Amino acid sequence: MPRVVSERSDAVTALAEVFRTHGFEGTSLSVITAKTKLGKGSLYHFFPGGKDEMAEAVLEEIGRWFEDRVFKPLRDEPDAEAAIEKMFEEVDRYFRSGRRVCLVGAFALGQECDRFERQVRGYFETWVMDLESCLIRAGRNETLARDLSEDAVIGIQGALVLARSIGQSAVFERTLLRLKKRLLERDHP
Amino acid sequence: MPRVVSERSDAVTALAEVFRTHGFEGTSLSVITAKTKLGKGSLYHFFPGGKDEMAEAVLEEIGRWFEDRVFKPLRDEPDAEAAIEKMFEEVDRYFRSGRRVCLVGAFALGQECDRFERQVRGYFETWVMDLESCLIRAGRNETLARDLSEDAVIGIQGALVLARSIGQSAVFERTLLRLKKRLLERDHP
DNA sequence: CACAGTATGTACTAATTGGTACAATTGATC
DNA sequence: GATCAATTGTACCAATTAGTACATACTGTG
Repeated sequence: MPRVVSERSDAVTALAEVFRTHGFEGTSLSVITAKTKLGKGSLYHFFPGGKDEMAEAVLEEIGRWFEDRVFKPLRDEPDAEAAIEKMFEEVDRYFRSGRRVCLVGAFALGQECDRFERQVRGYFETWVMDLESCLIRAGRNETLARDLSEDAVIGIQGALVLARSIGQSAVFERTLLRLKKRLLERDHP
Repeated sequence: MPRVVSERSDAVTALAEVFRTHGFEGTSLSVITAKTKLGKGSLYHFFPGGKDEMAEAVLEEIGRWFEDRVFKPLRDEPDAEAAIEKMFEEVDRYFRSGRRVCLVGAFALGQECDRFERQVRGYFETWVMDLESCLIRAGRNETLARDLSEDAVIGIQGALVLARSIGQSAVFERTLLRLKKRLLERDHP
């Protein structure tokens, strides 16, 4: 009876979208099978650990994506300011101008924060640290760099909350611009 | 067999804490009865509409709390800067220095955003608007006031996300200070 | 084409879900 | 102390939950 043969990685991508729109607790297996077109057979074959393992796989994929497109450039790109510009571009595209939610942020606000503590903490800690190192590379003094990087990550997460609430992607775009300006402003202590 | 007679308002307070720690979807009736010490009888007597009505009541209570302690002072307090100081004090206390989550913010990131759209949108819109009017009253020009108020509410919400993730209330406190300074800075365009 | 292992749908649990019905108990008021 | 509405525990319901078992079908390798 099996019709199409899928791959685990496709499943992870689909699962990410499901978790993002329904939340962890709101994502029942029936929702998953409906949205991913995968039967229980495939699901438990790919993820014997059930929902927990699915969420872990999703978080891992998200972590890899940000590592490749955002964190690593922040650390390695010789032109520090270009890396920051790139970060904002990638963030804007990834979150679809605020119409898409940050799953890690959503997990952070729920009890998932405990269950997936390692991944959630890792995501935000490396983001702040890598941005900080980039700012130092761009010539900022250390304490200011720490403050600015924390402020930027906080701003992005907060903007996602507010953009969803007020329902305008304008809020998100406006905030990204404001944050970018603050990070790249060279003529200020 | 009923032992103690409770009031609806007590139930709402208990429910708020349950929703905050378990999320809307994660809050099952069994969790509610366990944490609130209220049987199904009382629960459905107070909230015939079930979980939805409970959440609405909680959101209403939160809205009232912020209206009284934060929004109204922002609008009415003659000393605009004092109102802003008070806002940060109340916010810090309410969110227990970042150890407590903003239920409205958490709802905003989930599908509850659609179900309770009115309340979620109302909470954030009035917060931003009232803070904006307060800043104008404090002498800021209109466009800057709009930007600053949006930035502050975003910063608070983002700080809650990050504080939970990294697990330090220090992040929250530091952010509140930074935001307050930004709002009260008089010597800048 | 045969074979192996990987996928997959179906049927089945046992437990939990939100919700209803109702009789019993409470506490304030007369 | 009788009365009555407000409150509450218990028993119950149908639906859904996560998860298991397994026989069957697909697919790449030889």
